[in-house]
Amino acid sequence: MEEKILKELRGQGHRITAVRREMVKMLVNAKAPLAASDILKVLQKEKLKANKTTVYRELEFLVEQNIAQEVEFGDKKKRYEISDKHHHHVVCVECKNVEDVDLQADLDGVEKKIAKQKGYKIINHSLEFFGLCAKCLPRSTG
Amino acid sequence: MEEKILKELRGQGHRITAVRREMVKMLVNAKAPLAASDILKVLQKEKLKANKTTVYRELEFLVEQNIAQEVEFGDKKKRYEISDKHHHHVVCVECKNVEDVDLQADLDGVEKKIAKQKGYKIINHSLEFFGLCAKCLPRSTG
DNA sequence: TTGACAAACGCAACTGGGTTGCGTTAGAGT
DNA sequence: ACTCTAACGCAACCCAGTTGCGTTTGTCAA
Repeated sequence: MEEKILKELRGQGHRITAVRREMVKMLVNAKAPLAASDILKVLQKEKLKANKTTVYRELEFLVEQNIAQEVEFGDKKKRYEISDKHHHHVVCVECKNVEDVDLQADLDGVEKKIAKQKGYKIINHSLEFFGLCAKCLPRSTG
Repeated sequence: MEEKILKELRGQGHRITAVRREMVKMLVNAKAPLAASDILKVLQKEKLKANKTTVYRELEFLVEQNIAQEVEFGDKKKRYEISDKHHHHVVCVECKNVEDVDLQADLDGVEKKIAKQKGYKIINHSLEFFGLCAKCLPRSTG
């Protein structure tokens, strides 16, 4: 997956730099969407010590190339994940654990309904669920 | 609506100040969710010239009191609306116009499904649609 | 009506995510 | 190896939101 992405980028005339390679790798292997700050922290450790400007610009680039996509968890930092298939998330408000759920089938009808009722052409949407995971639920009040 | 809210707050021992009254009024009458900056701007004009700290603190208070609720449109500023009934939004990416849609019925089943599949207790969710409204659609490329 | 208490306020300084301008470095084709 | 420019690093900046602390002002009870 990682090599395929890099190869395709190179085929389109883009350069494969150390930071780019590492960021694509991180995103491919991430089990939850990553914020710029997460990426920066790891890059520091990997002794790549990339500049934050570079990280933001690379994320912008990867979104333009449709390799990554933004996800909002409502905590004022944008997160990014590989955009192989659109899906949704369940976030535990306690431990911040994130799991994927695919509800596209459930939403197709909804989008059509809106298009018809409101005359909108829907381009995309954001759908995230917040709750308590099986581990945190027993520990919480209520 | 506005008076009912203020009365209830006073009943609970909270004070009715000029800023509070004005902000509740704005939220009640708003046709789309308001950002702190929107509120600040209007308050200045109303010669109340409230401080931004006050506005942020009042919004926090209103959310705690379950009078207002946060909405995220993914543009890095939080927006607020009266929380009389939970609903969802369609945002035009061109003119930023916002319309309400109520899809709670469509989501009830989905939340149950997640609870069962993942063991999560869902507390809330965010669902916003982005697209082109009937006015902007003809003007846009495609 | 006035005095007292604390909720609410204002100000200034700060935080943190994200951006901009500009000069420098280093992939990759020739 | 040479060159061109994509990608980079740095510093300064922007803006939404926060914090600490001293001041004001609703509200209630004397």
